[in-house]
Amino acid sequence: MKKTLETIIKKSLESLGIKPPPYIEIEVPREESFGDLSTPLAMALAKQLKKPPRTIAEDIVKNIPDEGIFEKIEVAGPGFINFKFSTGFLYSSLKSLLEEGSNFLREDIGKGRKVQIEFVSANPTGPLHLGHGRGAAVGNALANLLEAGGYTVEREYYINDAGRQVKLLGHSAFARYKELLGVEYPFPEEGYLGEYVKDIAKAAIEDIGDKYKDSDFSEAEEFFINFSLKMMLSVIKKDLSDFGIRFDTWQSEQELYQKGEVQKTIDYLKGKGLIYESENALWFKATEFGDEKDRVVIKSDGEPTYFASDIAYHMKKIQGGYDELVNIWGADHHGYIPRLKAVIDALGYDREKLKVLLVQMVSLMRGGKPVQMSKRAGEFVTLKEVIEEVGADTTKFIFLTRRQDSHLSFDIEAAKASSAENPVFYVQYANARINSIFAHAEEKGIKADSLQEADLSLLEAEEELRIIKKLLTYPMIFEAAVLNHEPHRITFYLQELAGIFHPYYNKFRVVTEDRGLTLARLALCKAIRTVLKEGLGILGVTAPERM
RNA sequence: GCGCCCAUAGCUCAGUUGGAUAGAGCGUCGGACUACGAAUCCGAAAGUCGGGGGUUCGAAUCCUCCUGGGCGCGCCA
Repeated sequence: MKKTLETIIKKSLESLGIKPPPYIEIEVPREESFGDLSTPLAMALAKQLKKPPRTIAEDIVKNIPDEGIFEKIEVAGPGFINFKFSTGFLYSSLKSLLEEGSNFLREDIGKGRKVQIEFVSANPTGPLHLGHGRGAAVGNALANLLEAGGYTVEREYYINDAGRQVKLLGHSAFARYKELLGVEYPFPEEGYLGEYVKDIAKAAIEDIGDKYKDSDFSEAEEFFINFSLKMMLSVIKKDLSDFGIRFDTWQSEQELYQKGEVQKTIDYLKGKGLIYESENALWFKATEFGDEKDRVVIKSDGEPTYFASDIAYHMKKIQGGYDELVNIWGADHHGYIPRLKAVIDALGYDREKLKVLLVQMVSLMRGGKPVQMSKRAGEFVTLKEVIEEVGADTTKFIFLTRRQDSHLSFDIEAAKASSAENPVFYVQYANARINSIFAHAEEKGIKADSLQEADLSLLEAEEELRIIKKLLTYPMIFEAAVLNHEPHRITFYLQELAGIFHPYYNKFRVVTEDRGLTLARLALCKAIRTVLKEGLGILGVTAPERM
């Protein structure tokens, strides 16, 4: 719908000798009386052409040939051009939608460009919590979205399996191990206090018995670190797969060290004179690339910082031949962006290649009251618990019903309610309802494959035309969602679509004695279902046949 | 102290890269099941878009200051 209009407007501009701007703004006007689509183009051109906007608008309208696409074209207000499509155009578009399915709804924006999306990447030192879940839902939906938009997408999880934190995890597990075996042993300072560490210790006993009962940590270190890591990773992978999230690649930080990539990258920057020594440490000249201060890569004790491996990691990413790199981070890491962008710059690449999407914090509520979480005491609500209590679909949907950069308050009680308080069900129910209409139609002897002969022009009711138009605006929403990397736009669209389908269902009967009308309405239902399924698929939310 | 993000109906949030008279859901109040699923529908009430100033044909949207909240500012990750 939008594309058709865009082409027509461009042609009109060209025939007027006006060079069409690269982006022609076309929107669905707020008021239905303003038409189906509208453009403020004439107002935007007014300054450049030094003519009143309404005159420009009139000229553009005059140059649009009558090909039966529009019922009405009007110049309104300060210079809007409002287009109302003919029913003929709507029916033939609906027919295309029915025939082409997803192909009609998607647009090849990416043209095969390669995008890597790195998300979740939680430290393997504990189970995923709700905040990770939000990142997972957003990253997954974005990946689906870009894939549908013609990009080649790789989903990556970066595992911070090197350094002090994993050592601390191993040490904590070792302490619990000793404790379970009845040996007195001091718990490491700032160690991990969660229950899951005891589970690791128990599993360790099952695996190796009391082999390290009387050992020092130094003797058992390698085993406990590796054992804990392995176990935490499998827990994380399980949680993610229960949440319906998959990854293509799992990049290990340790591996970057083992393969010498960290050293190589530091050497490379050294060669460029961007690393210097001071106070026995090695520093990266981040300030040369817009960061607030220079950053340490090798500490004075000779140990690399987390930043060091991150440099190597992003070097590797950027040399991986991607056209775009997306990192999805919790908003608490925002201070990290400038130094990473500085790295990209320093490595000689375009810093715009790296796009960091910040996902805001999630505050957990229960019945309107905040649930306190204390990471220090090892008490936090895990993603797993929430999924078990409210379900994966609902959890994902709620995460995708907000812009990612706005704070989210997640109320478990509200999420559990299987009522209209829960927008997922509203959308899923529309799909399930359509399925049962088809089941009913089949009982009456109307087969779905006879829909091709449906005469769509029988869809004359105002509500039906409104639904058709809504369906035809899906590609616009989709395009905007892809370009802005904002999956939540799909979520809102789906709620709106369900929001006009349900009233329609209540007011009109699809399956009646009138076979022609029945076929036409079934075809409309089928189109609605196609769009619902397409959208839910992008969100990573299921579309159950029955609920 | 410096930096980033946020502030829209009682609550949770949208607002289409600056567009027309600011929207939805929940909640509240009142209604609808002997025909395709009531996880639904119909109706009603509800706003100084945090505040001031600026940019322009036009601002919830951009700039600036202020207020309030979140987060970050380590040779931690």
